Amino acid sequence: MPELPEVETVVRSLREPLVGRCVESVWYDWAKVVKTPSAEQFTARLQGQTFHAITRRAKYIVCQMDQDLFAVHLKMTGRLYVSETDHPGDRWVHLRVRLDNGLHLCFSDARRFGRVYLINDMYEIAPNLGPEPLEADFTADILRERLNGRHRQIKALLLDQSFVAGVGNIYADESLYRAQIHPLRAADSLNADEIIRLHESIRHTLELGINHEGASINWYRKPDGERGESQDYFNAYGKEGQPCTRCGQPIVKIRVAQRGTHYCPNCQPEK
DNA sequence: CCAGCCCCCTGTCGGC
DNA sequence: TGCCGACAGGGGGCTG
Repeated sequence: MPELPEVETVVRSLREPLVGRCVESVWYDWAKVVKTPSAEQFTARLQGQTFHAITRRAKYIVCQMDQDLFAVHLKMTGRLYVSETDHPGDRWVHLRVRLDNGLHLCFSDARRFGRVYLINDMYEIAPNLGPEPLEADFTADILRERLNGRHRQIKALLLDQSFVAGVGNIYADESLYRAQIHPLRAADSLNADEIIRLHESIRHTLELGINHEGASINWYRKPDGERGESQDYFNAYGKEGQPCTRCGQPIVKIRVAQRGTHYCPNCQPEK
């Protein structure tokens, strides 16, 4: 569900309601929602800490507290939002943090893949994250260096968070479509021009996603409950059988790295 | 290093 | 209408 643009949208909307607030208490109905430390320790330690900053690293939401980092990964169907009531009418809320102004930070997740963490450093839970694709230091040269010697399918590599952080299934397809690169191409077979195009495309599609406040295909909603609009601007993802916006040929769907993969066989040639 | 599978879970949708 | 398999935006782990 949420990829970099959706997580970034959540982070931006949570800053105003959370920064400066103190945790009064923590409620959960399913201990496994807390990945580390134990749910009991998590609750005890988080209580009394104040939110100082809300940031994003890869697809993690990272809250800087007094002593710890409070991190959240939404995985496929997770949602994180502030509610004015402790009964938001959401049957999938598994963790609630009561704030000192009476509001609640709710973590909701239908599929229960999402997790929360209380740590000192992101390295504890994600030691091998790749570069942030929207940072200035993610240059085309860096991308070329990282592709060098990698023989994996380029789509599988884009999904690998140790290669580049934050790209998921949707934006991988959209990036390869825009760069006109077939998803099954070997990563080390891209020529200099294709690498420059891919670099520009990754950044462009992610920034566009953020500007449209994320994509709401199914579960994702902005913290205010509204749908993002990024999905209205997709060219490949979910467009199977529909005419390519560039050439008119039907978009094809295949499976790559066990994920549905959409591309234009005419604009993204196999070789 | 890499492809392929399984698993963690639940909801939705299309086919029969 | 009802059942059933396939599939879903993520990621960790194992095998060969």
